[in-house]
Amino acid sequence: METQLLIDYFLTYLPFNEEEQQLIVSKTIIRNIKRRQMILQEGFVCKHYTFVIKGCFKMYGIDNKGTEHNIQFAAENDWITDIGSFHSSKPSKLFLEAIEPSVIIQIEKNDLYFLYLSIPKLDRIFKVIIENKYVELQNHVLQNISSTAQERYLTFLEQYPTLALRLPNTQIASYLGITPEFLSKIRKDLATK
Amino acid sequence: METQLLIDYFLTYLPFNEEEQQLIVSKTIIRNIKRRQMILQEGFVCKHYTFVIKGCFKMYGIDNKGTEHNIQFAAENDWITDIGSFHSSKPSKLFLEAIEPSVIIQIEKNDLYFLYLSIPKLDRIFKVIIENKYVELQNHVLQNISSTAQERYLTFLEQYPTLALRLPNTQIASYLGITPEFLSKIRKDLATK
DNA sequence: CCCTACCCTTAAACTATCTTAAGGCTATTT
DNA sequence: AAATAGCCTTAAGATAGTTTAAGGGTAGGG
Repeated sequence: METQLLIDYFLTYLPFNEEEQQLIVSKTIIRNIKRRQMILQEGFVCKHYTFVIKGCFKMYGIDNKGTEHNIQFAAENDWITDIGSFHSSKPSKLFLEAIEPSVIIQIEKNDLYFLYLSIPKLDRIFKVIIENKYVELQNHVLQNISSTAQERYLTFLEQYPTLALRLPNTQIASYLGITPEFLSKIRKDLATK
Repeated sequence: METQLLIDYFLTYLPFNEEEQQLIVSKTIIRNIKRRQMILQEGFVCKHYTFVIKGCFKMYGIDNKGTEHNIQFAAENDWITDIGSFHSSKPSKLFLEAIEPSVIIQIEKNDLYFLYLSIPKLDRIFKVIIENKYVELQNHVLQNISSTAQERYLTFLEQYPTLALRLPNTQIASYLGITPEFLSKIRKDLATK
């Protein structure tokens, strides 16, 4: 059963007894998501923490010209959620959309809060998870303000090699903050070098 | 005593009894930091979580041309730490430097880990602190890839009005990912509009 | 299995931002 | 109080990245 994959994931952090595992499983929802299906849209409150079992998602915002800007991808064994909207219950400004047919496990806010109270070590695990995501994001910010588009692209390939193969270049360009046309030029320059 | 300010800060999240407060206080170090003094340099391991009581700090990286790039500021009641280096004990790629004469409270890694074990609700508090910082950083990333320099500057003024008054424009430019000369032009354009 | 929608590339003209250089102003340090 | 280092501005020339337009290739959904 897919839920076991989430338990296995938690077990890589800390041990959980049978009862605790049961409790976690009882609060999870498994969903199959089609390609291009959205699990969060701008203007709606983000109701779930989402764990990716299979497939791949993008998180993006849309600017006033209608252009999408990816700020995050999430594939197998990763979390994706608009944390701000989730905790504040305010409408999100972001979209969460499947890039591939996917399977996810979701936990609702009330259930997650209940789990935090029932199993305090989950506080610690999610603290560590978010610390790791924070470090990743901080590197991304530094890259964005200090490197050229070509350098950012090369770093992306190095840092997310499998993702780079799965994703269309348009999506990578959006993540790097450049146009697909310019990414195409960068790739040509790198190839002919 | 300055340490009380840290306790007060924790108390805004959750209650702590006398004994718990004593324990926290016993693990803190108070330091006075001069303007331009560094509390972390590239190549060194980040040994402390740092809480700002008074003053202001910048976190930055230096690129291969020798240019500084600010990725974060921290003023009163804010935390500043290279979380990645702190937890992994690997050398940092970042600098932490006082922009004003400052007073800080620091907690060493072993002491913080001890506090997490002794007072589990600290796990929860730091989870929330980092979630909030994560949201802030995520907005910053979205801004960086989707807005012009002028838009980013206006957003910065709106979002950090007091910081904007305290900081020299060179530091703001570095945070926005542009040159001071170009920020000067933006300010002129806005003024003559 | 075909059709449509998406994806990738190229290139030319345009725009945002950087670089360099120089002058004056302000605030710390000695 | 003088000296020095940092800060802010202006402007001209250079470069990185965008826009528009157009053609061909590929894949997934009906």
